Amino acid sequence: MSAIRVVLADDHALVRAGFRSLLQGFDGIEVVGEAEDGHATLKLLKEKQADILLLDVSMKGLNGLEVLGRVPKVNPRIRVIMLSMHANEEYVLQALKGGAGGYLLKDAGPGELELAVRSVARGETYLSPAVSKHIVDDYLRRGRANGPVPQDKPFEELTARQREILQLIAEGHSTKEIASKLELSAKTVDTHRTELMSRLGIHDIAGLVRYAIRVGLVSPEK
Amino acid sequence: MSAIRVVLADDHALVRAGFRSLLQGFDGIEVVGEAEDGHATLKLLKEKQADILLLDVSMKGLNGLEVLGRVPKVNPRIRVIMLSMHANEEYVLQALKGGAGGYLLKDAGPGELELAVRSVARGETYLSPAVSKHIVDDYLRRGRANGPVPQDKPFEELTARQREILQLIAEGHSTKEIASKLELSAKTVDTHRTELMSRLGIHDIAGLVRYAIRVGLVSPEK
DNA sequence: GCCAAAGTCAGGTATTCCTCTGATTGTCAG
DNA sequence: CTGACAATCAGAGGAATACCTGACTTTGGC
Repeated sequence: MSAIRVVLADDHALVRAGFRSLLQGFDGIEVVGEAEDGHATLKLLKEKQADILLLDVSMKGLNGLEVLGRVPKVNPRIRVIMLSMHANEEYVLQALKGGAGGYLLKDAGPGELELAVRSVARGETYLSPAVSKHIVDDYLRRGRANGPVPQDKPFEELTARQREILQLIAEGHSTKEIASKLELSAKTVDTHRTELMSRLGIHDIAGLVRYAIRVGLVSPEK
Repeated sequence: MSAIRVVLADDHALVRAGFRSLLQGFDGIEVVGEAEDGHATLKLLKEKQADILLLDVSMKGLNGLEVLGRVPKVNPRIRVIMLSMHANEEYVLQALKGGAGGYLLKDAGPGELELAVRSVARGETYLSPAVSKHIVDDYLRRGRANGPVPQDKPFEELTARQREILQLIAEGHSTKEIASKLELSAKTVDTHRTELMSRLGIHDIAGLVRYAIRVGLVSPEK
């Protein structure tokens, strides 16, 4: 597994040096660049293929939140961890709305930094404990959720007909229903299902449904 | 500063032993008791003056969430960190509603455990990164679409056993497999499936899978 | 101690799923 | 022209499902 490539953005050289020193002590994490203001950060991201951007919210010039908004245009693959002095609720919410993958307080310990970088690199979301409280409060205020919404994955080689039938299966229709809807024999639908199952290596309805949701063919909502 | 006094509650002795070993390696953290089921946990809390309860969500008898609800009556000063195998969205919500101070996945590293205990002891809220993601996703979903979706029949209407079986069904296991996994008769699993289908008003596997994904009981990925 | 709910099991019936082994037609690339 | 593949259909058989009735035990709450 290749190393996690990190870019540091903070306007205090000493702070950057400290982070660099800490990060270099972690296996599989590599600091590939430093920037001291917002414009320099974006410029740096164009040059380096980074995985993670550690971004201070309060920088002169373009501030952290403004930089955050422009990062996807430069490289949508980069995940951003915001760095902040305080668990300021408004900043946290702005950052998360802006697509930040993490929000780390500067008084965090080294272990927390490592955890945050590794988690966010995996696509998870890291929040410092003092920050979580705000989010949780808000979460509870708003009530419950529906399931997580996964993203696109490479599509297997199914024929159009097979995809069509897979979708109907995942929507909960029986073979008979599908046959009548498509004006086919039930046997034909049967054959298509068998064939697509064989191609996907999935041999039960539950697996088909999860697959169909993964690739965006249907949504859990219906 | 006196040590943080921790009580462990998990129905697997080996898991407890592992946690105990880890916790004893941390300065200023002391394990003052272990319990293997819900009732024993509550009894233990009456006897020991603990600060933190590390509580497994899935225990036989009284499960973790039920224990959580009763902890304040025994000792309102205790802060609870829930332990779970999965970032099950529904459980997380229940736990946070129940006043849990943290939600920690069992695949967390030692550093994460230490961080969680210390944070929650300070009155903060700790969430494993994989859990934060759900909460943040939910926050964002709610933030933009304020016409909330058609409500499912409440999750609470299922018994623990029914949820367990629903999860296994949605993961793709057959009745036979579930029966052998849970050491039950196939007929019993059959009955549970029928009953939970009736309660949810869903009468096919595909619908169950989509429902289970909506409420976070399983993920499309596995 | 009573009652309701949960959890356990069984028999039976009907339906649907899943696989297998076939088959015919049409299309499209080599 | 000739495979290769997609799409259509069928018979047959075993597995799994969906639903019904009914019964027993345990547990927790009042």
